Amino acid sequence: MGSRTHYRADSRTHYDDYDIDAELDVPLEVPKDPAHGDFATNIAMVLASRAKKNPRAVASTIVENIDTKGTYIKRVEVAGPGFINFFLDNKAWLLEALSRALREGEQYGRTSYGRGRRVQVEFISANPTGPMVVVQARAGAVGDTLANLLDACGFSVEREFYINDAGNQVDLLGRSLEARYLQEFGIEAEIPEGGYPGEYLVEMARDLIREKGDALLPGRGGRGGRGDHRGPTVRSGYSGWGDDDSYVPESWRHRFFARYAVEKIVESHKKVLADYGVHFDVWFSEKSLHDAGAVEETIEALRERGYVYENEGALWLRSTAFGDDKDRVLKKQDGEYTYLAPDIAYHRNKFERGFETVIDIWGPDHHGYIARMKAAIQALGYPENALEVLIVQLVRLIRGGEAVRMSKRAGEFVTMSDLLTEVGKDAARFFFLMRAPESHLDFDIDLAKLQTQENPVFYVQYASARIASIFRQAAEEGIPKPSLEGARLDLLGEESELLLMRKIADLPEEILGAALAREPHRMTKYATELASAFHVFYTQCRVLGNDPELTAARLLLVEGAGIALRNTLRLLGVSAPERM
RNA sequence: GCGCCUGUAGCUCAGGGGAUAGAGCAACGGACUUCUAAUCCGUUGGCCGCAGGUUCGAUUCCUGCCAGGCGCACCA
Repeated sequence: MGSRTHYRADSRTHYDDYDIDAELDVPLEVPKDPAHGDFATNIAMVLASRAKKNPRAVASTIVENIDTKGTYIKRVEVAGPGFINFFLDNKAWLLEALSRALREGEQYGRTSYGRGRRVQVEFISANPTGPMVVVQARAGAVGDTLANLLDACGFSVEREFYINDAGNQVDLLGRSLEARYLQEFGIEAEIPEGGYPGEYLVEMARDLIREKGDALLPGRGGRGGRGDHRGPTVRSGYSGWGDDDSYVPESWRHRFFARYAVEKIVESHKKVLADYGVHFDVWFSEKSLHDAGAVEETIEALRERGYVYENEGALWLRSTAFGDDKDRVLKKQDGEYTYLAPDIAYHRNKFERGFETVIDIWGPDHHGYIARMKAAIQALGYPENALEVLIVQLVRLIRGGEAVRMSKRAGEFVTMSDLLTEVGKDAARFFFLMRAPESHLDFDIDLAKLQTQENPVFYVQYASARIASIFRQAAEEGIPKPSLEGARLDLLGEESELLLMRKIADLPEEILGAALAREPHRMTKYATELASAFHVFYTQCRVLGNDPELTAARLLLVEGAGIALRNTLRLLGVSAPERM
C-alpha cells in the first residue's frame, strides 16, 4: 500500500474562504491503520498552511460540505491533526474482489498494464570459470521473481544469462584444467598464476580422463594417432565454439581444455538453476559477439557518432559527454579490447533485438560500471533510462551464529549448489526475497533449515497446507465443492473474514507496485500478511459447520485465499505444499 | 582521497513528509472434545547512528559528521 492516488476535486463547495484555486489535487492514500478509514487525505493540512488556519477547522468545513449521497462512502470523519478519513461500505466491493479472484483463478493478480511492451531481465551471468556462489543465488531469486512480476503485469519478458566465454580468464581456466589433467597422470604441472585452483577442476580432469583417456597428453591424440582419427569431441547444449574441433592437434590442445571446461561449467550452471526453478530464455555467448564482429561494429558506430578518440595509443570512449567521471578505454595500447568494449556491443545487441527496457542485475563490485554503461548506450543513441541497473548486495552466510569464512583464492567457498542441497529451494528463494536487493543480507543457514515456527517460509507454506486440508476434510464429509453461482457470499461478515478478503483484494495492486518499483521483496511481505490473515480467520471461523450456506461461502473464501496465496508463491518460485 | 550501499526493538529486517514507527524471531503469560497448535491471543521491549537545516509537521527530504560493508585499473 502506501499507494497514493491524486484525484481532481472541483470545488463546488465553499472553499472561497480559503482563497484557493477552483481545482486542486487531493492526495488520497490508504492508511496503514484500518481505524483510519479505507482512504484518507491530508488536504486540509495542506490548505491550512496556505490559509494560515487551523487544520482541523479546515477539515471540518470540508467534511460539512461533502455530499456522500449515492456514493459508496459510508462515513467521513476528521481525525488526528486534520486528516479526513473516508469509510467505505466495504463489504460490497470486498465481495466483488473475492468473486473476481474465484473467477480468474490462476490468472488472478495479473493485469495488462505493460500492454506487451518488451523488457529483458539479465541476471546472474556468472563467469563460466567455476561453480556459482551464494550471491548468484540471491541475484537469481531477485531476477527471476522480478521477471515473473513484470510478466504478470502484461510485459513481454525475456530472461537472459550472459556467458563471458571469451578473454583471458577462459584461457586461464583451460590451462588450469590442463594442469589438473597432467597431474592425474603424475606429470608435474602447476596451476597458472591467477588461475583456478578449486577442487572442481580436479574432478573435471578425472571425468575428462574417463571420457578421453590419455588422448590429450602432449604428443597424443593427433590425426591418426590412435586409430580414432576423430579424437575427442564435446557434446552439450552450449555451442559457443561451433563444432569445428573434431580432432586435437598439438596447437589446439589449449583451446580444447578451455572449451571443455566452459561447456561443462555452463552445463552445471544450467542444472543448478533448473533445481532452483530458474529458466532462461536466452544463454548469450560473449564469444559469439566477437565472432560476428559486433565489437568492431559497435566501436565503429560510436566513432561515427563522435564519441571515440585515440590517445596514447589507446582507443577511448568519451563517456564524460554523458556524465561519467572520466573517459574510458575501449582498446588498450596492446591492441586488446577492455572488458567494456564487448559489453557495450552486448548492450547494443540487446537494444537491436527490440527491447524497450533492459534491466541488468549486477553485483556490488560493478556499481562503478553503471555510469559508463549508461553513457555508452546514450552515445549509441538510446535513452538513458532504457537501461536500468539493479545492484544486489553481498550475502554473508551465518552458521552457528558466526559468519562463514570463504576464500576464493584458496578455492574455498560455499557454492549455490551446496546451499540448495542444505536448505532447499523454497527456503533459499524466500530468504533471498525477504530483503531489499540493495541491502546487505545475512543468510542464517541454521534458521533456513529449521522446520519450525522460527522459519518464516514455513509460516506461509503452512497456510497453504491448511487450505488443502480443509478441502480434503470437506471431501471426506461429502460436502460438495461450492460454486460461485448462487453462493451467499454476503454471509461473510466477521472481522477476520473481511480482513482476509481485503488481503485477497490487494493482490493485483501489490504485484503491479512491486514490479514497477523493481522491488520483488515486497511479495514475501505480502505472502506473510496474507498467510497471517488466513491463520487468524482459520482460528476464529469454523469453515465446515452446520449451516450449509455459510459453509459454502466460507469454502469459497478459503478457495480465494488459496488462489491468492498460490499465485503469490508461484511468483516467488516457492512451492505451495498441500500437506506438511 | 573519491564513489556506491547500509545504520530503525535483544536479534534479523520492513516502512516512509504526517495520526500511537511495524513484522518475524527471542523473553514472559494464555488458548486444542471440533477443518493440521508448524497456529492464534496478550504482555514486555524504540534518543529510527549523531548534529544542524528545510517544513505547520522530519524517523522519512537536504548538508555535515560517526560507524560498518563494498568498489576505485589500458583486470575480467
